[in-house]
Amino acid sequence: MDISSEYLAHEILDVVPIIMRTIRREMRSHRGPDLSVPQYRAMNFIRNHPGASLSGVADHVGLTLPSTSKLVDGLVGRGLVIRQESELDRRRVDLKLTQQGDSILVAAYQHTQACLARMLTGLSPGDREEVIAAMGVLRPVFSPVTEEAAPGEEHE
Amino acid sequence: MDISSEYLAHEILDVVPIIMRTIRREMRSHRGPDLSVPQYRAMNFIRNHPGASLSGVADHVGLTLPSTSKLVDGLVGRGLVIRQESELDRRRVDLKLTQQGDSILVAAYQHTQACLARMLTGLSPGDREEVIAAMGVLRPVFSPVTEEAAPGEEHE
DNA sequence: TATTGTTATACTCTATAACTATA
DNA sequence: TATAGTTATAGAGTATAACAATA
Repeated sequence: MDISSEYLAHEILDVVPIIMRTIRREMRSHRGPDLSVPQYRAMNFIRNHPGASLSGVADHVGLTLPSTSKLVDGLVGRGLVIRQESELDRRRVDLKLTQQGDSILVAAYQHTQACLARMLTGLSPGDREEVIAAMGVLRPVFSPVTEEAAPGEEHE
Repeated sequence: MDISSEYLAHEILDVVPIIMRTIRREMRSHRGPDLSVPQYRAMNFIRNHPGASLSGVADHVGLTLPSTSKLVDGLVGRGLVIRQESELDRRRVDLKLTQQGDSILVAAYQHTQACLARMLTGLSPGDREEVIAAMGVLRPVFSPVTEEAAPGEEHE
């Protein structure tokens, strides 16, 4: 009764997207209607990399520099991000979240966690241990080596 | 040593998006560069609901009817989808994948499954059982009641 | 000369409004 | 009159090209 890697992959491909759909829906419901997905992703990156450059954000969200510049314009205009000239290299801009920007991300995360927790209330102690164990097994398999995890990682 | 629902939710929120990032990246790499995300999602829906109406696709991908009409135009123009007038109600259009459209989705799925399987080769028999068990626990928790699962479900 | 970022312009995507055809 | 879908027009978002400022 060996379990093949192919069957494992099949099960993961079956279940993970289903879970992700709930995560996305709940994140989205608290993102506010006026915040696009790329803007939300940019804010998450800035949250995990305070003082990030515009190029860093552009790389992460996968947009060109001009597009990212305009995207950040919108976030600055709404008071969610601070853009200030770097001290060391005056070509660069340092990006940080405002407290309001941070609050939006934290609230979205907490809302989603609470929603998932409610859905999981029916699980037995044995089921819970199984899930925790599996997450512990899968985390190192899929963790990118270059990046640290953080509360506001990718959800879109 | 009870495991709280909140902690469970936290672990899932930590690991599932990390796995999803790999799934998305691999799916995308075989989607072909000329197929947008909404088009890809529309094709998956049509694959799982052969003969679907335009309205059904629009509901699923979350676009308006006019936008979906144009989106399907592109898929029909590239020979990936067949659009034909319904026999029963001549206002409706029945949508189906062409064999080529189907092949693209199948290839993307198989490529992704193979990639994940390679990443999972290092897991011990015990780890594998743990993961399979956890997927079995989580599937009914997050499965939508109205929809059946299928090979080409959501990946974007 | 190379790098960081912005401005100018064009194109794609999506939405709202108006319309056609069928029920 | 209501419903399924298309066509017309307008507004976001994104890309490429050209530019300004700094290293």
